[in-house]
Amino acid sequence: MPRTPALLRAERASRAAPSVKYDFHNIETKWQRHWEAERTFATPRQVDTSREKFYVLDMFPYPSGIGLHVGHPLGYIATDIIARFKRMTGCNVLHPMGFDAFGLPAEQFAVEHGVHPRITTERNIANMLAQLKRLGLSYDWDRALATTDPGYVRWTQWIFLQLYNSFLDPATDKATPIADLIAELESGARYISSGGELSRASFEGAVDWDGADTATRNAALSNVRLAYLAEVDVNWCPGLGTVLANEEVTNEGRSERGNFPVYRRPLKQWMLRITAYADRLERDLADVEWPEAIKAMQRNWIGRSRGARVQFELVGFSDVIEVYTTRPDTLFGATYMVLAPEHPLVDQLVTPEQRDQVYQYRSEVSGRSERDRMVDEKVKTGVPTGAFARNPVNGEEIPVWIADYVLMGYGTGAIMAVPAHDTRDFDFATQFGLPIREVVAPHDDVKSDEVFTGEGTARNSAGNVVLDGLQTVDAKKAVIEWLESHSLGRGETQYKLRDWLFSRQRYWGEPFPILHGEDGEIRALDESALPVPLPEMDDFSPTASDDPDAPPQPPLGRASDDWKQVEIDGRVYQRELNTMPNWAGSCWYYLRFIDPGNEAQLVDPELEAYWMDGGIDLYVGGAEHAVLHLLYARFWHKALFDLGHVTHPEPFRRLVNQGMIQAYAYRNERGIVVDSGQVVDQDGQPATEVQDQPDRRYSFDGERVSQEYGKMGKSLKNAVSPDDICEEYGCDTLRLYEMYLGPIEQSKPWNTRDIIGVHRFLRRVWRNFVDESGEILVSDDESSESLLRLSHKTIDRVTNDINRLSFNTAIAALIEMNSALVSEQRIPRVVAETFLKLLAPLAPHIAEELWALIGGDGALAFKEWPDVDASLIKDEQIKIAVQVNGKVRSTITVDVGASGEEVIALAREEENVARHVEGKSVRREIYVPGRIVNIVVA
RNA sequence: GCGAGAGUGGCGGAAUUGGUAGACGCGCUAGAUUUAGGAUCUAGUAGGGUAACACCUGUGGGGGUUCGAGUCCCCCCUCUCGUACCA
Repeated sequence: MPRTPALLRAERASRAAPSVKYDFHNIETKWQRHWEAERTFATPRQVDTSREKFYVLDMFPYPSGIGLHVGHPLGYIATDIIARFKRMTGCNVLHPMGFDAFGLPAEQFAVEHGVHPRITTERNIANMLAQLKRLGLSYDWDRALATTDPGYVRWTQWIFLQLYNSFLDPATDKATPIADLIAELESGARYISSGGELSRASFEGAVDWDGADTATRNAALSNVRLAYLAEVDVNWCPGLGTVLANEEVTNEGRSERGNFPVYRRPLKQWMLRITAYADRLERDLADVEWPEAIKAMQRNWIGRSRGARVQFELVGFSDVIEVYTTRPDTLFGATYMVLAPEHPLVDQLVTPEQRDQVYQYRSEVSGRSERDRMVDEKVKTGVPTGAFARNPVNGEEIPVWIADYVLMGYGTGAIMAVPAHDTRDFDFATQFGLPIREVVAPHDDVKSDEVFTGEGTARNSAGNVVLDGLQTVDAKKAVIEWLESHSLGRGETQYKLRDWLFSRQRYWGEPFPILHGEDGEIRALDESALPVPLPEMDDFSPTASDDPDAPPQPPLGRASDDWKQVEIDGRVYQRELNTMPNWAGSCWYYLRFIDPGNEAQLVDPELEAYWMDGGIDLYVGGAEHAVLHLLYARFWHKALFDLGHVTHPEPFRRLVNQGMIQAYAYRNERGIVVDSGQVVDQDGQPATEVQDQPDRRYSFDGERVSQEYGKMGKSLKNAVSPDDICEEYGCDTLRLYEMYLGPIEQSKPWNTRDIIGVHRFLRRVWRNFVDESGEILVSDDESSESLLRLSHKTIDRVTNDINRLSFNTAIAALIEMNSALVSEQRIPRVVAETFLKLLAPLAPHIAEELWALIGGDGALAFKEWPDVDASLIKDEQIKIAVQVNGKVRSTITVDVGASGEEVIALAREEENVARHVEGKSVRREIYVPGRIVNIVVA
């Protein structure tokens, strides 16, 4: 009796307990030690550049003391699979990892425990390194770096100096050394206007360089430097004792970290002129393969809008009010104006009768937090100033109000209000009984109750310029032209993006390479003075308080004079006491990975040109950095590009955001989150084992708890440690499980219970290759045609799947192939080798071990990825729908390669069709060359 | 409001360009093995219907294009994320 697959399987299962089983612990430690000892995945500094490169990068982690949970490695596993796959396809792969090690938590921990942040940081890095290594990730650890390394800080400071010593030349739209500008100014070729804007053409209001004193010159240069010190309204967070960037403040007006209140306050701080790059940062988004959501967030944040500046003459004053509008075509519909309450003109133009009311309103508004203002958008507040302005297009006198719906921080802090075509103005006008005048008619005649804010045909435009009948686009052009020719305004592009506040009152950050002279002189250090080290101190704590008016006190102010004071050429300077934000280090780490040991240069230009050609090929990380790291890094990269230090204008060609791992969490009756690991159901089963059963009751320490669902992490106490999973199932299982969960970009639930599925797969793989007695079940016989066909179909599927990062389907393909192998007594060598190669990127340890056991040649990690034999994977038969007079009569199955005549002959045999086909001419028409084609009987 | 994405079994999810919907896994049901539990193996598992087939209905809802729609087009509903008085 022949042994059927089922019988064979039953036979195997019934034998005694296997003596040689899948011992993942030993296998995994063995190979991880081997890779480490052999430095298997180290990419040499010089590689054969005739080969294709692949730079695959993870967003490097902050080394926190808590350690990783299973959500963290999701992206790391994905990039590791790609890295391993690309090595096997013959690419030079750069796959580095490092640590973003400056920042608040290390400092806070240091303050609480009195340990130097350097020590806690090093400890945390060591812990995290061990956790990462346990996952069998094929990083080139030789290139590992921490942003806190003095050798790294040096180049972060160096880049800051590049920014400080550059300006954006409006003629070329490129960062250019400021020395070039100075040289040109000295030769009288150019001027800097008093407004700080640089122009070759317009000398209006210019400061004459020759006639200016040093302070004026420096101030003028400061107005164009990409890094500059300025007194601006900043986000001051007394609770943290530091200022924060706009991107670090929530829309509730609190700090992203710690949730302390943040106040707007004028302070003198270091700024980076990211606004100079607003246009390019937006435009170049078109050239990168990023998720649409992230691009949209960046576009939104940059907030480019096209419009016009318009001047309104104040009645009875010599001053003008300047407004910004995106709808200059509605100028005739402006029936009043609104200034932001804190607008500087308010004091001058307010009439004596209105003064009390205006000042009272002002103090009310400034006392109100941002949040209160957003309670109900429809309710608008404001008061008239008593002043009037003149509409430039028709000379009409319209009242000037102040209201808090106009923000000082955008545009000019003043608007012309067109209630007929702007919902906010409409709400305001309705509330205060101000006139509404329609000046744009919709294209269609549909009348709606809503304000018409769309584009249409201009009307009611009697005045100094006539727009009636023009479409919105043309009307805008006409108005701008008229305004410009009468010097009453000009077309302008506005951005929501503000310059980047770049200093922090912290200890654990990069010191600025900047000195302050007694007379207010700012002196940038020479490159040779880098790195500027952090001073040794005992007390690194920030000065926090509840008082919004408390002055910022950088911890470095308490450093000894040895550090604080620097003497150069007999003059004593004070060091800059602020430090850089932790974003600084992450802005360029991907460049340093290319050449981490270089002491002479940021990165070797030739190596940079090779590895950064077209940008980083794959960058994987969380979406939370959309308008922080990802925007800052692009800005630095563009500046470095302009200055010739990098060869491609965008750092990250392809970006993928991994989803979050979610899990159930439990809260007791007092609303306190309890540790999910300790929660049991009514039968005493651990909650982690019985999820998806909504009718269960859960308890913690005898107390009833309610179930909820959310992001895995510390705050919900539902973290699962990868160490535990590796211990119980092995890291190959963990890797497969995390990838098997679903698409990488999607958020998905963690269910410890489901892990067994992929673990069973690996055990079956093992048993297919290794007999219970330890015998290797691979034969040198030729493979059967069907097995060969299956293995090539699997190659095809897995290759495509990995290429499009669809790891879950790749695993499914391997599971299917493995199930087919069960029925083989011995797997033909050619099939066995193919299978292990396909498995290698996903579950590298078991694949490598089996490769060695079957006597495979060399290291599997660098074996050539198998090619598909296309002739083996074609369909053998296709279905054909036979259509008669436009209706499908039947479907027939024919062999691939059958001739048209054969197909028609077959069709004739089909009863349904035959009588229609008899005696008629038959036309063969193939609609879709897929698995089903049609023949049409005319 | 605006912007982006998503709705498929009890659950996670498959289905390159329109071509046998539900791959693969979990769970569940039955059986084998086992002192028992666990583990392992076998079969089944969208819903309705049937002794079993046949058959019918099915990818949030409603229309449309097509020989053929989860996939393409139009309208609507729901959910998630981001953003918010940006003139």
